[in-house]
Amino acid sequence: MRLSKLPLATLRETPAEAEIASHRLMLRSGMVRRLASGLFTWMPLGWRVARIVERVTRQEMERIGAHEILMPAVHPAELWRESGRWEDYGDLLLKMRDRGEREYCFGPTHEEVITDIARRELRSYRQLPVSFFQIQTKFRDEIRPRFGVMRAREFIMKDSYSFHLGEESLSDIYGDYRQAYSRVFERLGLNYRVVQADSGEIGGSRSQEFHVLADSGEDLIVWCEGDDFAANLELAPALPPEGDREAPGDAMTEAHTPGMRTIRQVAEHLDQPLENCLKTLLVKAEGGGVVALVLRGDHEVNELKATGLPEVAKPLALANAQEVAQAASCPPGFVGPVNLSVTTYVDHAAGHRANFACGANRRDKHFVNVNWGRDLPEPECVDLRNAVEGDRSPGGGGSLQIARGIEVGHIFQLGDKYSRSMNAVVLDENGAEQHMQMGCYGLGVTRTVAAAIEQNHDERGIIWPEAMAPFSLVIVALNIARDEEVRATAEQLYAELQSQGVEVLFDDRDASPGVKLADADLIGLPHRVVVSARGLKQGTLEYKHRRADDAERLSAAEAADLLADRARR
RNA sequence: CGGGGUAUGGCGCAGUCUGGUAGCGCGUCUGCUUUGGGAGCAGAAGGUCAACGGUUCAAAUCCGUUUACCCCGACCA
Repeated sequence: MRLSKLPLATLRETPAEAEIASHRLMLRSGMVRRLASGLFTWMPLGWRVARIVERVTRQEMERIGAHEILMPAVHPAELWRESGRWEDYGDLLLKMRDRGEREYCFGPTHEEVITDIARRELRSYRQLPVSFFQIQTKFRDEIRPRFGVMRAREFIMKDSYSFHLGEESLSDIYGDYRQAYSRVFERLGLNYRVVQADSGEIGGSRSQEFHVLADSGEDLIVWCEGDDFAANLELAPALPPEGDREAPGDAMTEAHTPGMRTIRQVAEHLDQPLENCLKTLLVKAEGGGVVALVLRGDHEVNELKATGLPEVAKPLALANAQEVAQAASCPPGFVGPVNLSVTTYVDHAAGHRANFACGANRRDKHFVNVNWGRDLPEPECVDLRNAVEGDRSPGGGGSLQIARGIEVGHIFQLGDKYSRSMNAVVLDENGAEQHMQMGCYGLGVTRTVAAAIEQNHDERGIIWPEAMAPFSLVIVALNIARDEEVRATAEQLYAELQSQGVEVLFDDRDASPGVKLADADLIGLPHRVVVSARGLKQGTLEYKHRRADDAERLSAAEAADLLADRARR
């Protein structure tokens, strides 16, 4: 591709709307343009990358025997009413009417449509297992689209659905998908992790997420190098501390802590380490009242774990000031487990503390030197907190690491949730009707493009992994308009590399060297070769990998073959 | 949906408080010069100042209404 023929507008300045690196760089390098909130046009350069992700994904789907189909983007309301999700899916579902006032939605996902296909087409267990996939535009009316294409309302997703007689078959195919997804991200050259995940609203028994590691990721993921444990933070168990609790020391006394409402203020004021100050959160209970959750001051409550406890209301909500006053007869900030007459759950780590500080259930007062079993009853300990870096791994292989990740794939064992609500059955070998087991598997194509940039960039621009780059090599011809030798050499190199199967971007624009070099860094192709009068005098071209600090000189005569070897993919 | 902010040429911004001929940088076009890290000079095109309504001799500027977009939060296969 000749850059002079590509209507590419790179921006020197970043549009004001862009916050994170991938969004900024995608706008600056001309990969995408925004149409409206959460809606983007994919320009030639960006679309080439999206197509690469599609291609790799399609190949891996075909390798595990999934069949590609294309379902409608617009779905009739009846189907969604049948599954119950016309209401349950909420405002994320974009609803519309046609001229006949019939109701439709723009598909945010396709369980309903595929289950309808399956119940019509599949009659016998002999046709199972079978799996279908499509690569298609989805629309979810997100409350707050952000981060460019990372959380757009309209986006491209590869979604797959599998159908089975029996859970064993589902489990087998689920394993195939897990491998196929791993291969996709492996081939794309991304640093990723597969983690246990919450199956959430969609239901089902088992699910895993694929995360591309990046500091800007919205999710926290936890894993251990020494074993195969890996999970989304919301699911990661926090094990009880090892060893015996310290022995009680001095008697419990009351301390004056005027106006200290945060645990940090209290710890500082009492000159205690944060982990020795226990915080007591009062949260709303199912059907009124409150429940107390006690954690170490340096630990965070885990919503999924907390709402899993009996009595605790879902979603997790802190009690208001009035409810706090009623339960503990003090303002928020001074609540403690001593003589507290509501149901109290204590996190394992908090239950392991001795001689700790906590709220005294009186305004401006905290207790110090408090001990379980002495000043208050032995606690009922449960796992309540988010795991933290360095915790023991549940897999037993060492300590946990934590990193931020961007969710680019999610695979589920759905079971019979949809086949039951929509009555999708086949006849088994005894001629009896059975609800099919289902799996569903999503991979965010456009989000993967953004995640790749998020993981691979520097202050100058994008650094594409070899496999994802829109072109693998750029020829930067300096002063091409004035120097015949440069033009001839560059043209010849361009032709040779193309004939050797390299995807080449040829910067043949009549622009200044600074502009061309800056654009090359911004666009971020892995291989760059500079053709200049200066080099040609010595019979050399200059080669540089986007990740390398320094350039190397290649003999002009041998350059084409050498570069073709490096850049062919 | 709650809170905060913004809207002026393709992009980034000033001008608004204190009403009086709409400006700067980048980009674009033409010409000449220049050419290894976003060149120089000369010239040019391009804006109903988000929309609607009001006040005024006069509104980008003051008042009102609306819309769009962004940020934080809640939300989120």
